[in-house]
Amino acid sequence: MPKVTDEYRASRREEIAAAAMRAFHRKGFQATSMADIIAESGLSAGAIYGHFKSKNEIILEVSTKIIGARLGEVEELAAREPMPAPAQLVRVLMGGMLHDIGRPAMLVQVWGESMTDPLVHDLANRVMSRLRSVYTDYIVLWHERQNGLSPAAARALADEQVVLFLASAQGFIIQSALFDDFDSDAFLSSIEKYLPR
Amino acid sequence: MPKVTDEYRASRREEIAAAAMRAFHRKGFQATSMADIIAESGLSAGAIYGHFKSKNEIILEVSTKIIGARLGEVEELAAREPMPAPAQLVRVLMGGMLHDIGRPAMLVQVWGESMTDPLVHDLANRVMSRLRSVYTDYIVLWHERQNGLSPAAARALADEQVVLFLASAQGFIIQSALFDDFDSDAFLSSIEKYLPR
DNA sequence: GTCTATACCAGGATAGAC
DNA sequence: GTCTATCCTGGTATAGAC
Repeated sequence: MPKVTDEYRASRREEIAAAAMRAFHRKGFQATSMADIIAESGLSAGAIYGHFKSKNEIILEVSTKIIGARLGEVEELAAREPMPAPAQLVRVLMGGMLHDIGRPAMLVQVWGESMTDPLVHDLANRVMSRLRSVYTDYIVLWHERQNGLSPAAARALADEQVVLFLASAQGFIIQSALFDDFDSDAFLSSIEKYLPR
Repeated sequence: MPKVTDEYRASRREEIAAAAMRAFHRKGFQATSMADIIAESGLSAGAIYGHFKSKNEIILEVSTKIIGARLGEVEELAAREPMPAPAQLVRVLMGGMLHDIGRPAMLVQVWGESMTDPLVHDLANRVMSRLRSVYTDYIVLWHERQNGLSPAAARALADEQVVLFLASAQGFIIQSALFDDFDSDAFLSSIEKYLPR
């Protein structure tokens, strides 16, 4: 008996999350009000709050989906032969974000919110830590395969370098958000030219 | 007759801005409410709104002061002999922000806010553009002096590289905000090790 | 110019009927 | 489970007396 109900609940959550994602796509996380999500979903406030405890819980659900997609992409690239250089991952990550949430710049809102909201901070921290971990593994693999380093040496180098690659992705996002004349291609080719190989 | 009054007004504005800076130092720009600024200044709402049109105008005033200090520092370094490598500027910039506003991470709030508030966007855009311009000039000088490049070649290189240095500063800020275990020294030495010279 | 008191708004969340 | 209507909070800005 709980079976049908559980499935129903799950699909309802899914439906709401999808509507929220569309709304976020348009206006960003913070600027999207519950009213927007309600309108987009075609449901009512009561219905939504029956499935999600708060707006933050919706953001959490959607974010988890999005970051999951990114991590999958990175793993897919690690399996490719030859594997793209670590600097190339920035391009892939940004492309994926672009596809999922319109403008990667919208992440800046989440980061900003994480300054004051402990729950959002926790989410952002976990997401970024996970990305760092996956990215580090990728760099390790790269140095082993491409530069013939020992696992230990590769790991040490990767730990040191990963912050730079993360900073590049973060810089891309900030600059695309702030500079009206941001040149995405120029940025990416500069990254690929100057970051370690 | 307007003379005394103008001076009075200016010093009042100054006083309010200083109080606001102290409040911002504690809680960040967004999380600081007008009530906080009012309490910190020891004045009243009416008094403050007699000198500033809005909270955003206060933020603008304070931000302008802070960025002005940073730009001054960069120019000071450009005059030094021998001049520090461009990557070192990241350290200086972050140190200065730390001194002025406590945690550089607070800037993330401004960037986040700039996504939805056109006025803040405009401010952030101008500030970051100005920083980019000063930073570019610094790199040009560096390449001319240190690497013996022609002005034209130095300029071309600087335009290409400046986004990386900016990204490093931005990455520093984001990562210090998001990672509970952020290692400031490790980050800075990685920057100085791998970014172009 | 400055104060107190308050209007006013946005937005998240809930109550209670169905 | 879902709807409508509404409450409530936090926060900016203003009105009007002094």
